[in-house]
Amino acid sequence: MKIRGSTITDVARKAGTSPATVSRYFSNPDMVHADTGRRIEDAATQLNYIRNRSAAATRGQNTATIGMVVPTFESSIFAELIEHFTTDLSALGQTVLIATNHYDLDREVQAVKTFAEHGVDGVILIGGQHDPAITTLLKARGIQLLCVWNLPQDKSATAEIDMIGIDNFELGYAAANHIADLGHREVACIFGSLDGNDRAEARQRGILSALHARGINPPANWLCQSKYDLRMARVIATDLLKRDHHPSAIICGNDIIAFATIWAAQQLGLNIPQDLSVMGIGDFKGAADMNPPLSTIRIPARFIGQMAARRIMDLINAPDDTPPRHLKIEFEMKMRQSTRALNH
Amino acid sequence: MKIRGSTITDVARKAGTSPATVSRYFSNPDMVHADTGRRIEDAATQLNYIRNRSAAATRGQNTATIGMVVPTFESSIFAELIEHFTTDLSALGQTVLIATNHYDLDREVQAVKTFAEHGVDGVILIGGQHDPAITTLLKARGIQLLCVWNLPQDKSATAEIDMIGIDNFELGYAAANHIADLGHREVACIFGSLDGNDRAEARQRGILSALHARGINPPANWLCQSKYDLRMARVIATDLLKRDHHPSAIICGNDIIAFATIWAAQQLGLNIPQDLSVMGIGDFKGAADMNPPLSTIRIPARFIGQMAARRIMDLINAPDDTPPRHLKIEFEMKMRQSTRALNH
DNA sequence: AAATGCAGTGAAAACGTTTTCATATACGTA
DNA sequence: TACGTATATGAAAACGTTTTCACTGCATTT
Repeated sequence: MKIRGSTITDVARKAGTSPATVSRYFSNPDMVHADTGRRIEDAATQLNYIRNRSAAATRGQNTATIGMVVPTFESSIFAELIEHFTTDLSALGQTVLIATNHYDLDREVQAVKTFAEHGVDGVILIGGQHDPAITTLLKARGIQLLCVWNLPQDKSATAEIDMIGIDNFELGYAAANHIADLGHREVACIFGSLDGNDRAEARQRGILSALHARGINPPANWLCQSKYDLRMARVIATDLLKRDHHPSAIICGNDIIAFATIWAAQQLGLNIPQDLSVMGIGDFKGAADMNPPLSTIRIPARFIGQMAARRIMDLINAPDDTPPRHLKIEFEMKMRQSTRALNH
Repeated sequence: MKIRGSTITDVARKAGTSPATVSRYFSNPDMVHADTGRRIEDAATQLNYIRNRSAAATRGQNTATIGMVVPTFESSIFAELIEHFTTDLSALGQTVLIATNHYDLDREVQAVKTFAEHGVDGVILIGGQHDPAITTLLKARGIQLLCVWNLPQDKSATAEIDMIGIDNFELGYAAANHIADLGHREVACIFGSLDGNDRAEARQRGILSALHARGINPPANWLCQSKYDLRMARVIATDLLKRDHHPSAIICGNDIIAFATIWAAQQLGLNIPQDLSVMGIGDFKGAADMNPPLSTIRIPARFIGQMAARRIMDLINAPDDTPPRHLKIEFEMKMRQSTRALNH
């Protein structure tokens, strides 16, 4: 059974002031005289006063809460993002409501609805692909929306939505370009799975686009698709490498797949990078400590998380007519030892 | 600027009933006549009514929110736990407020305070080591507390706190026992770091206790300590294995360390498990897909998360005099290919 | 036939804040 | 001296619910 503690009125009485002033002190300390503030502070600590944010929300505008829905916690991809986003927001006195949707757009709608019931000031979603019901709902309530992680291919469709993220097409393009630069012509790809997220598709297009631009046209059976799963990727890579003629380089849709590919290759007695170059995308935790260290492209998840925390607060405090912004985050090539120039 | 939508009163008017009945319908549908319920439902959808949980909380008892503070998102250890805990709670209509404390007990206090301001019905913490201010605060407010992941060594100190978790001493004991059972006598250990968490210490005691019981007494320089970090563990393992005489088995405080140890060994040209048995603890994601698959002990994080979701709801709904319970979760030996019997 | 119990409902108070409006005081300026 | 202005504060209304209490019919029991 919940117990109600002392209220703002109790504090006011003890401090010899009015509830209004106490309220002002806690929401905006500069509005009250320093002496009064001190008295209030004393009274509050003596009474073990705890602010009642629910009550505040009934009358006031803000709840100091932000809702975030992520596809999953179980992949290291989003962990860094979540970590820094929540940490930075906590430091600003905000509280994060969180939900997982397992890449299911309907569950995302449900989560956002619940957030709305709790009166969140803002909502953070991953990626650009969402049920339109979400934007409708949030707009109707004046709740700020920020989509992070990647920018959409079709800018116009999301022109109304504030976004922070990387361009997956460019990411894929850069990865393939690097491999081509090293002189590889016999290139295979293992792409990430496309279901439920708009991210892998653009990456795949980027890779193929760069290869074609360099005149590299892998046979169809060198273009593989793998679910986002270590074991599956390993099977696919093994299968690919066991054929009588194997590529000199493999471009992987993400680091997990690259990881699996390297293991598969090593299992088959191949040396990386002497016998095979392997390129990842993402620079997930541990990529630098692999054997050999993975050549990949860093998605600055930490930076994105921090920028997202700052941006959502700006949106909440900004006037309503602030135009939506698409902030492109630059990636960084991390060329380590899993790729090397082809010696002719 | 937030926009206030239609209220319970609007819905009541449209449905031709009173606000009280609408309130009842949403919080406990069985209390209103089916016909009335239908009219309310219709009115609500027509008006795009969204419940105002803040307002509900001012008068009502529950907020349908649970606060959770985790040490970090960035390690795969807690990810599975968080994933299933939040998923299950969402399914029950609860919302999870989340915070990271980075293994810092003071930040944990701060997070719990904020949760209290938001009127959470329950709080979930990881481990048994917490600032007493937390229990004081929560008890004073009648907010339920549940600690998950591991059970404390000193049961009496936490007898008042509801807990769900594994016994780390037993975990360590079982790991070491397995190695001894395989006939290994030359055993080294790489323990996890102890700072900020009570979990690694018990595990270490368990390992040593089992070894001694089997008459195995490793030299002091075979008992290493590693921070929870892939790179660091790898350096330590390499150092250990480079000496002129190396152990036939290494017991690692967790799977990450085991992972690093295997890599270090392979780098040095050792075959696992022919030249060296490596034992992990945890069964983190990917342990089964390693090369070779890791022998370890599974901590059923998913199960713990699910049990935690169920238990915290029970605590919230239970009468106040419900005695605290310590629920021990059993672990599971996962003997794979990184260990093998010593051939004499 | 009277008494009892129960399901369903409404009126109104209560919850603990924020915010608006008004007021008092202090201070500089004409 | 009179006036305007800024600062600090209080009184009271407002926020959108839940909950208590009372009441009505109707079915069941005595």
